[in-house]
Amino acid sequence: MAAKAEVVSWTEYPEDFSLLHQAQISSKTWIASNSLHDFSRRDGETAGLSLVPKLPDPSAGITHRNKADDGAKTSHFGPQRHRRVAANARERRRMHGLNKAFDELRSVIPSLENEKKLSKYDTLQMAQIYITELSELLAGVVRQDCEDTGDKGPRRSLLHPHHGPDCVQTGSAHSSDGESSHFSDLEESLTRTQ
DNA sequence: TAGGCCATCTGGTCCT
DNA sequence: AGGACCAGATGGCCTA
Repeated sequence: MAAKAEVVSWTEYPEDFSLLHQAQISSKTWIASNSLHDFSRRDGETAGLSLVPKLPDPSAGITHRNKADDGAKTSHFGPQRHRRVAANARERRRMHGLNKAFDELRSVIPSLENEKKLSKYDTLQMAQIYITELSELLAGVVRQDCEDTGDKGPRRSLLHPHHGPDCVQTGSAHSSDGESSHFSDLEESLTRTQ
């Protein structure tokens, strides 16, 4: 199951527990209010990670409401609302897992000094370029090794495990003398995206 | 100030 | 039935 990669303890996301707990113990004030909007991530950050949902302030006028608030107000009550809140927490956890994966991917992609964080789209693009460059580089090394040893025996390819042996494979059209330009191309691509 | 990027909520759909 | 996944909507933050 994919969920295995996203297993996160409750202690890592205490807000999940707070939400559910709050929904259970004070569903009237929690569910019937528009506090979901108040309990946004940024509120948590700016308020010093105070993860206790704000109580509705009757004196405060409604300056803006989003669709989610409207939905929360009109679509679900009681147990339904409880399930929605739990689903929101799971979705938040899932997205955090996804973002963590993006961070790990960024950490293995070469980047320029003083470069700002790659966007998600750019991260995927750079990863694709980087993998291609590494594959072609490795293909060149393998070919060179085969030429040096004269080895033509069958060997399982590290680059393409389901393909034939490396040494009889023609591989990509790139020659090893172009390898140094691969990474400059990557760097150029990185620059272009900024 | 507009545009890009992001986090979050939400409802629908698929899967176990 | 419940969880995972997805896409749309919304609003906040940041930068040119």
